[in-house]
Amino acid sequence: MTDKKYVEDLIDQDDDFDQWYVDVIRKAELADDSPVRGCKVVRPYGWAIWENVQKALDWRIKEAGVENAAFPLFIPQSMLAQEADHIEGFAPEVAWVTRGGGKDLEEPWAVRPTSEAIICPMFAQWAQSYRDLPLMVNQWGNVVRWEDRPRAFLRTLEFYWQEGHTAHATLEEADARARQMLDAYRDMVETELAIPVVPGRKSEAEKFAGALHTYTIEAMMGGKHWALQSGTSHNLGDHFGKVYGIRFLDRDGERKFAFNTSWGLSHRVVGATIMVHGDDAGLKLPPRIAPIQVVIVPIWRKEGELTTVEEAVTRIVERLKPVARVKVDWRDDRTAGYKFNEWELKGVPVRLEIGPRDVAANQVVSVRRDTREKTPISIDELADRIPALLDTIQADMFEAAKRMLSEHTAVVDDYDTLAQRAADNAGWSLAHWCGDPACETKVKTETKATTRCIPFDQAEEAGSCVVCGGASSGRVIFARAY
RNA sequence: CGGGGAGUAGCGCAGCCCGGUUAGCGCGCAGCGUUCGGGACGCUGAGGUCGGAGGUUCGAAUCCUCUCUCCCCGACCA
Repeated sequence: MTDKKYVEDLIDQDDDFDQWYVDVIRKAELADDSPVRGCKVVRPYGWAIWENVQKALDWRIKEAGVENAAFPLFIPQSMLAQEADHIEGFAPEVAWVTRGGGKDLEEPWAVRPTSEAIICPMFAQWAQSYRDLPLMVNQWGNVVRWEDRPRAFLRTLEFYWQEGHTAHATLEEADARARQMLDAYRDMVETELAIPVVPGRKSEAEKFAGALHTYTIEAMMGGKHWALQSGTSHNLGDHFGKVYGIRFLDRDGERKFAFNTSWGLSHRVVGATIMVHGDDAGLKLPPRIAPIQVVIVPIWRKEGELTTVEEAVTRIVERLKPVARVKVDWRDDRTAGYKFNEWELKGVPVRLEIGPRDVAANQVVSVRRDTREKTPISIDELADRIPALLDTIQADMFEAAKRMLSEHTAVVDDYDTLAQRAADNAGWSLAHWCGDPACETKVKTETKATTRCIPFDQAEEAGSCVVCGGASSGRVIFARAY
């Protein structure tokens, strides 16, 4: 290694974490700027990560009894406008189509910012009796929200997500469903992305426009230790049932309005994965969602060596293909060292180096991306050792992320400390809050930290609000957020 | 939408203040040769509407006006 600067080099995370994020996305070929302001192109390598997330979440959604479906991209203005809080909350972010077929539309169509307004009217048609409930559908798609400050994956005008929608006979059932789906998100994000999250409830100020309650999983990013809302699930009460006329005849003979939920998780979790695990060398992908889990770098000098190595690599690939996503880097116009750096930048969890010396010893040298630990592995044992190694890396990455979360979360009992922690990017603060939106606003205005959630998992504890000193029965997370 | 920074070859930049002939450099890219276990080297070569539009001028990457995009901060955002 020289101290020469190459274009592939990244700025160090500690020097400028936001710039590191921008650089690593471009250099690892996850996404690129597009000619459309605020919209990014997701490149194949980035999309492959999202596809793995989709697979991992899709089966969990189906397991929960929800079926996939597809609803229109457009929503007529009058339909969108029916739920007052909902439209008020989304109004500034909605993109409108006013022309089509060569003429002005009689009524503008919104490009969906979310699909309650098109799905609920369909639910109204499908629900007649309590026997028709619950109605549970999910759609994978894109939505548009006119954001003014785009960041790749985290906030773009158009983004990719899934949105699930359900209708229930009782509020209790709806609430349980909202909580159940949030837990599916928690499980997916923790298990597949190796990102620990804190599940909880949003404050009134932070909840979804039109929701009774919003539940969220909050994850801590690396670098500045800001929070990222990584999935939300809403108990919509009967607000949408009432305005969209989702009525059913209950078993007691009464005609009632249905209770709804909606829940979404977007490709911003790809951004979370980048920020939680990445380091100065680039991405560090959790094996379970890494598009390439094992990259094999053959090493040879002369023709004869190439033949020998080739033969061994063929055997290795045969053994690994059934148990891992493998790629062999046969490029002969790159040195081995170059390839090492490039695949580390791209975050491939395991690299196998194999040269003539290894072939002679019937082994490969395996190198972990997360620790750079090098271990020789007998070719005969690869089919057993590699899956085990991937599991170990996945587990270790999760543990490392949990450590970061706990090391940068502090119980805080006074306002000055809270403000100082926010100013220092020290991490999350668990503090008492009386529940008054005015206190929440004061913190936000003065420190830029917002309430991220009221964690489900906490002991009852009497205390006094860090802002006004008023009575509080539990703590909330205050943190700066992306 | 407000404040700041930046757009010159695929990437990173110099040139601009003080206009002047063929617009440079490093990396990358193509060909050939030597190399190859942590970002190799030599030779030859290709590659540019200087973000875009308009203006000033004999002459504009350079000066003026407008505009687009990206990055950061703020406001706003479930």
